[in-house]
Amino acid sequence: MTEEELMLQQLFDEDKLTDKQKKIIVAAIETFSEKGYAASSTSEIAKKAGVAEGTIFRHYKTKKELLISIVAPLMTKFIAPIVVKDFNKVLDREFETVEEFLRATIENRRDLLIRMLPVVKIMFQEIPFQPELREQFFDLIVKNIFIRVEKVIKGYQDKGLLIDMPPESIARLTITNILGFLFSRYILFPHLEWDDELEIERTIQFIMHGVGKKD
Amino acid sequence: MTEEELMLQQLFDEDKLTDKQKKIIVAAIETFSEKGYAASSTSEIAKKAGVAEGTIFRHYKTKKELLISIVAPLMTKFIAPIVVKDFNKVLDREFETVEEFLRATIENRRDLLIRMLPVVKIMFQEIPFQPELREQFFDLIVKNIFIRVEKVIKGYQDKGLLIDMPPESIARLTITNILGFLFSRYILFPHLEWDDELEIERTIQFIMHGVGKKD
DNA sequence: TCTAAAAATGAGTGATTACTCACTTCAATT
DNA sequence: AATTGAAGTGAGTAATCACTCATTTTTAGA
Repeated sequence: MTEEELMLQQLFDEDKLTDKQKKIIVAAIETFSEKGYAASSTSEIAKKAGVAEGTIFRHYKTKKELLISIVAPLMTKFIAPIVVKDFNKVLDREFETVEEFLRATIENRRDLLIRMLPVVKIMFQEIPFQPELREQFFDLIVKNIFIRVEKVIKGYQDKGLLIDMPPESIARLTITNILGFLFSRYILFPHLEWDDELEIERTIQFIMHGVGKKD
Repeated sequence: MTEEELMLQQLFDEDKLTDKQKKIIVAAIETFSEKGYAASSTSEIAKKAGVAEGTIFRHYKTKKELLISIVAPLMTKFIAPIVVKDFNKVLDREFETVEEFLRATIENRRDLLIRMLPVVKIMFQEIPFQPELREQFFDLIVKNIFIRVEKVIKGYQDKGLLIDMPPESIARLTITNILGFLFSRYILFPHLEWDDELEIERTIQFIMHGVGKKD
């Protein structure tokens, strides 16, 4: 929770927020993540934040605006760095093998994903019900990721390291496997004992077998 | 919707339910699926079912009992057939290749999955918040599926058709890919244009490359 | 056709909901 | 020290919530 707060401070200190405003955001994330958006009451969030309920509505016209104001900037500020930074880094570094590229991508951002899990959970919970979020998610993340991932894939295809399947399918299948692992691991069955390193390694191997070219 | 009702009648006709009880269940599924459990009101469900609100509470003590009574039997009666029937069928028929097995499994049950989508959506929405459902889901489905899938996998491994990765990992990765496709296709981005047959074929190919042994 | 149990009703319950607003406190500038 | 605008407050509001219960309607066996 302490690391997450640091993360949140970094995320929100551009606009100068008061202590109470930050507490509201932290409390809202915690509550939305635990109970879901609809089952969370503004009075509970206010209580948890140590703030009067009216204070919430001074800064956010509605409860939904509170939700959006949490999720939307995190989509641009948290997900975008994953896409842009890492993939630019990758494009700069030019890994020699796809395995290295996958391992770097997954491991590099796994801890961050774990720390941001409450927010990610909110995102996936609410996207099916909030059209605004769905559109934002699609425009900001899906399109961007796919465009960039496809470029990377084409690069490796040109080097003869990946099979000739259309890049968008390779992208979909690769992302499916990475997210599928994280989803099972941290959202569906977090109570099971997992050997993370081993499962990541197997996921990479599986992807590589699936789309890599044999020597 | 008509086919779904037939399906529901089959599912629930063991207990003799009145017309109104069936209408309540259908309306509850529709509402829960559209808005989520917490955002659905019993008055709305009653209205949609053409029934007095009191009638709901004659048959279900609480709103949560209504949810459980919908999801729980469907976990045993809908998911179990997929596992038991198809996999027994598979064990009886003994497909010669894993591809045929995968294709049969996916295509055979895809239409059913699509028709049951509202319920599946409810399941995945509420499992993170309802411990009862999560435990049931795990005991009834995950354990069962994995035990049976692992048997099938071992069979194919003995025949030299699958690589030597531990069966539970092959099971996890295979299921991840199938569910990952269905999740992207029908829950996250149903509004996109999809070439279903093509994507299924690619998913199968991907799985096969990932875990199949080369001739 | 009569009767008794089951099914269905809908007005009514207190609790909780998101949200408002008149008011107070705080912080910064002059 | 006075002023001012923003931040914060919390009692209050109408609406809605899940749920109850006395009553009526329907169903089914004798």
